[in-house]
Amino acid sequence: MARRSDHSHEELNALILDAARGVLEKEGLAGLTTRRIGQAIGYSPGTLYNRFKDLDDIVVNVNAATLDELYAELAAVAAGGDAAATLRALVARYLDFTTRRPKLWALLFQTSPDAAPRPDWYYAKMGRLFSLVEAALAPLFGTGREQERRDMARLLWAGLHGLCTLAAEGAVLTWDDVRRLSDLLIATTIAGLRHPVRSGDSPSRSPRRADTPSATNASPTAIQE
Amino acid sequence: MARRSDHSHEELNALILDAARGVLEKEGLAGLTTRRIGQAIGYSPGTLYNRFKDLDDIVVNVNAATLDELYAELAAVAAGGDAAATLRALVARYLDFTTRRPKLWALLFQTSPDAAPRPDWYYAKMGRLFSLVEAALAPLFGTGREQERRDMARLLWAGLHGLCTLAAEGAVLTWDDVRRLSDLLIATTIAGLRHPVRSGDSPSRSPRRADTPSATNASPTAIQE
DNA sequence: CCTTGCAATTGATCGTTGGTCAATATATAT
DNA sequence: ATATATATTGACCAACGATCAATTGCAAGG
Repeated sequence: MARRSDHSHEELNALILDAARGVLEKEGLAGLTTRRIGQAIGYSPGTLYNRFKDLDDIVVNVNAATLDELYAELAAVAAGGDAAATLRALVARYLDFTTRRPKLWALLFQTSPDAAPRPDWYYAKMGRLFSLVEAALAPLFGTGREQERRDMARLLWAGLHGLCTLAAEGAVLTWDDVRRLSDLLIATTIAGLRHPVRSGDSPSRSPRRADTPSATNASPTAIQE
Repeated sequence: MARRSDHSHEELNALILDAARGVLEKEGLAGLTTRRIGQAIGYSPGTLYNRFKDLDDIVVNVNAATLDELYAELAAVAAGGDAAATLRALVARYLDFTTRRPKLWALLFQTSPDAAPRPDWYYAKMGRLFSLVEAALAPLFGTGREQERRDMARLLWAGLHGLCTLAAEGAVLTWDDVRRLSDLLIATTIAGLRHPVRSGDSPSRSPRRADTPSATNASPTAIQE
């Protein structure tokens, strides 16, 4: 039995979260059990419920630490005057983070839609990341265009996020694809910003029509026989 | 005890997958149990393992059906000569699908990174969706630019995917944001395509510097005391 | 130093899960 | 009718999250 005064509340919180992080990095969410955490820190499983509401509460707090770490790394990227260079640096840092902490990064977005909503401060931590992209975009927008800048920041973030989740998903995109496409994302976005489309613009002068979509692949038998 | 000849293999497969779909749509992945499915179709839980390897195999096959349904809906979108209009129609159809089948759509992307890899035909079904976007982009690209077109299709898809997952995530983006930003995504991408950035372009003529990021929010206490 | 009272910790316990498998029931072939 | 093959069952196992009465350890009061 662990002595009562071995650790303060904060120390025990940190112990639990660190142990959870270790388990998650090694075995992923499936391997995260109360018994496993308790064993790692020399406490009984029941003790966890003394400090956290339930297992999901532990996950939320691990995610919070991950978000803090990610924010600190991205905020450290020097924001020069060149928006494109700053954006590329932010993306590179982000991708570096996903490869250095793949399991913890993935855990950030493994919430099911029927899960209980996260606390407000959690969403605040997520939203804080947008502000970094907004700041990087500042040179491209004059005053009075804060809404546009905000939208473009969220668009860039969503694009990068989509690329990474598709790569993490499996065989649809490789991480090399992500690196190449994220460069393309920045270039295309900045180019598009400089030449906004006025409504009524004709689409294209090319007379070529789309090939018929290659949807003739034989549908695989979805169920084993 | 259900009679042995009440249903053929295919019928039983369909029964199981339909029951699983029903449970998933009502209660999400957390409510999907072998006992629940078995009860819904009048079979014992053990019978499920006669037709599917395990519960994840059932999820994979439900996802396969979802991908087929999504593909059929998107393929039905008329591909006119106007790339922007076609893209907007595809996006509208996709967003409509996410609101009509939120749980099933979310299930497509709830795979954890340590999960067993899906079978090849599953990834093929995912990749097939890209071809629709590629076809819509055809008017914007001449011949000999298939790689660029392919990249741009994946970029657009990733952008939309990122927007939707962020909206499904919780309070970071609303679905109204997604509708507005997906329009912006298409407009900016097409505008960027028409005016590609040559390496060496100067970023911007605006002398404004980025505001210092608003990172002064007090960090909330992550752990209850 | 002893006692009292509070708080931290425990681990047995509950209900539930995914998955297995010998036993049983059923359909088909001879 | 008998035999063979197969579909189905449900008891069973290990493991899970969570609960809570019982136990232990600590610090303060006398």
